[in-house]
Amino acid sequence: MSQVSVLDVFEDMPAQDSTSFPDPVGAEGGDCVVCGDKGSGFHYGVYSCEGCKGFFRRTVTKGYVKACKSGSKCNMDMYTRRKCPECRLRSCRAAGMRSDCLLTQAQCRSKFLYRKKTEAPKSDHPISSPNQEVPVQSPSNQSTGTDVQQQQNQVSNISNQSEPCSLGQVSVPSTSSTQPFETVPEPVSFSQLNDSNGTNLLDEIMSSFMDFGSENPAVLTRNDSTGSDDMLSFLALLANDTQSIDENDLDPSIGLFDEVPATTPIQNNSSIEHAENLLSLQRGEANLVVQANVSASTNGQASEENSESSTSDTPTESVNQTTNTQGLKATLQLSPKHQSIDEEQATEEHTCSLLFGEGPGKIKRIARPDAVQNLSPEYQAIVSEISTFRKKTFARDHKMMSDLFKRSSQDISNKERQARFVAHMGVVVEKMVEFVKTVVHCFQDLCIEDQIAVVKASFFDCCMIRVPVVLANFNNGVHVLQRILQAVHTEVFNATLMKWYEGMLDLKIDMTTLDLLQCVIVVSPDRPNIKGRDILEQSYAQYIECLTCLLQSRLPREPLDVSTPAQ
DNA sequence: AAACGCTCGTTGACCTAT
DNA sequence: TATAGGTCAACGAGCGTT
Repeated sequence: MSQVSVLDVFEDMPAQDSTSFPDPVGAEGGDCVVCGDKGSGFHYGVYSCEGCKGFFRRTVTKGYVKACKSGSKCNMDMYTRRKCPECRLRSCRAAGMRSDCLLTQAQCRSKFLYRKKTEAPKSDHPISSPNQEVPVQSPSNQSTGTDVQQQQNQVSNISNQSEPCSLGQVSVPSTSSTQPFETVPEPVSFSQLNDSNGTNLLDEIMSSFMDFGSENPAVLTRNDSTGSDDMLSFLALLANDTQSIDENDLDPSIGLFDEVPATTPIQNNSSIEHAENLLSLQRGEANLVVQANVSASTNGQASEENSESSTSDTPTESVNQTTNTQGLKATLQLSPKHQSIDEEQATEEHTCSLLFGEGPGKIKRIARPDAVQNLSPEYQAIVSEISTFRKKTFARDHKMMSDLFKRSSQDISNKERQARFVAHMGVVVEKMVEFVKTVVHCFQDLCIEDQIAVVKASFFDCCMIRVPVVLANFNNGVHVLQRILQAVHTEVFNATLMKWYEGMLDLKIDMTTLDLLQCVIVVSPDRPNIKGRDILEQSYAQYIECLTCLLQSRLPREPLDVSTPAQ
C-alpha cells in the first residue's frame, strides 16, 4: 500500500503564513468547509464536522496517509470523503486547517502530567525508592492518551534493554576514562549550518531572538511551531512540580546541598567533580580524585576538599548547610531595590572582583550526592559524558561570559552594546553546535537538513533555560544581564523575560540537570519539517527517562515523576 | 471463484478537560 | 462556551481458510 507523508502533501499545497493566525474560515452554524457535512464548530482554524476534525488530528499525528490512486483530484463530499484520505487531507489543508493548532507531544505530555497530578493527590511516599529499576509506566486505569502510553512504553522498553551501551539507535560510550567526545565524528560544522537558500543561520536565529526597535517582540508572540511554546509549557509544569520543594524536606542524613560559592570557576565546577568522583567511586576505583579546589571565599580561607568530603558531607556540615537557606533570588539580587543604579556603575576592576573573587553571594544548588549512583550504568554514562564536556569547556565559557560582563560595564552606546551582544550570540550559537555535536548522540544520525533544523529550532529554548542558570554563577549576573537586554529588547519584553528567569532560578536547577534538559530540548521530535523524527523520538525518550531518573533520585519525595509508585 | 471468519486500521459521534 | 484531545462501537479492507 503506497503512502504519502503529510509533509509532502502540505508542501504541495499553497503555503500559509505561519507567523500569524488568519481569521477562522467558514461560517458558524453552517456546513463543514471540507466535505459539506454538518459542521460542529471551528476545528484547527476552519468550521468543520467532527469527522474531518478527527481525521485531520489523526492524520497529522500519524504523519502519513494512503496515497491517492486517481491523481490527487478526488471530489470531496460527505459520502466520498472516506474513499481517499490523501485528497481529504488536501481538502482540509486547502480549507485552511492548520496543523500547528494541534497540541504537540510535549503539550499533550504536559497536559497528561498535569491531569495525573491533579487527579492523584500527593501521597506521603509517592516514590518508594530512587531506584532506576522502577519501571516507568502508566497504570492502565489512569492512561488517558495512546500517544503518551506509547511513549511511556517506549521509555519502559528502553530502560529494560539489557545491553548497557546500546539504547536503541543511540550508542552510549562506556564510563571509562576515555573522553568520548574526542571520538565523536563531526557531522556538521558551524559554517555548514546555513540553509540551502543561503539564509545565514545566525542571522535567522538572531532575528527571532531579538527585537531591535520592535514594539512587539517577536519572541513572545511567535507561533511558528518551533517547539518553544511546548518547552515553555513543559518547563512551566516542571516549575509547578518543584516550586514547593523545600530544601529542609529532603533527607538531611545525606549531603543535600552543594553549597557553591559563586565566585570562582573552580568552585562552580565542583558539582562536576561530584559526578566524576561518584562515578569513580561507583566503579570501585581505589584512587579518589582529590579536589584541590582553591577557594576564594569571602573570609579568605583557602579550602581544600577531597572527594570524600564532597561526596559525603558530615552531618554537622549538612545541618549547617541546610539551615543556611537564604533565598536564591535575594542572593542574586534579582530585585532592583537591592541594587541601586549607582552600584552598577562599577569600574572594570570592580566588576571583575565581583565576578571572580570577593563577592559575598553563594548559590545553593540541589546536588544529592547519591543521585548519580542510583542511575543505571547507561544513564551514568550520559551524565558522565555531559560532565566531561562541561568540565572541558568550562574555563573557556566562563571567560567568554566574564568578557561579556566586563564589556557591558563599559560606558558605551546602546548601539555598540547591541553589536557586542550580537557578536556574543554568534559565539553562543557555535557553542551550542559544539554541544549537540559532542553530547547529543543521535545528532550524527540525522541528515544535514535535520541537523540544521534541530539547532535552529532549539536554540531559543536552550537560551531560555541556560541563561538564568549560567548567570547564577556570577555575582550580580542578573543585573548585568538586565543592562545588556535593555539595549536590545523592549521594556515589556525584558520584564517578561526577567520574570521567566526568576522562575527558572526558583527551580534551583543544577548544571547536570540543565544539560540533560538541554539534550531533551535539542532532540525534541516536535520540530517542524524533521525527516528523521524516529531518531529524535528514540533519543528523546532516552533523555527524558534519564532526566526523570536523576530527578527521582535527587528528589525522591516529590511527585515530579511520570511513572507510578513501585508496586 | 465465492463465501466465510478473523484481524486490524479507520471513522465519527460523543465525551471530558481546559 | 468553544475547542482541544480521548474513547469506543461501528465499519471496512485485507487476508487466510474452507
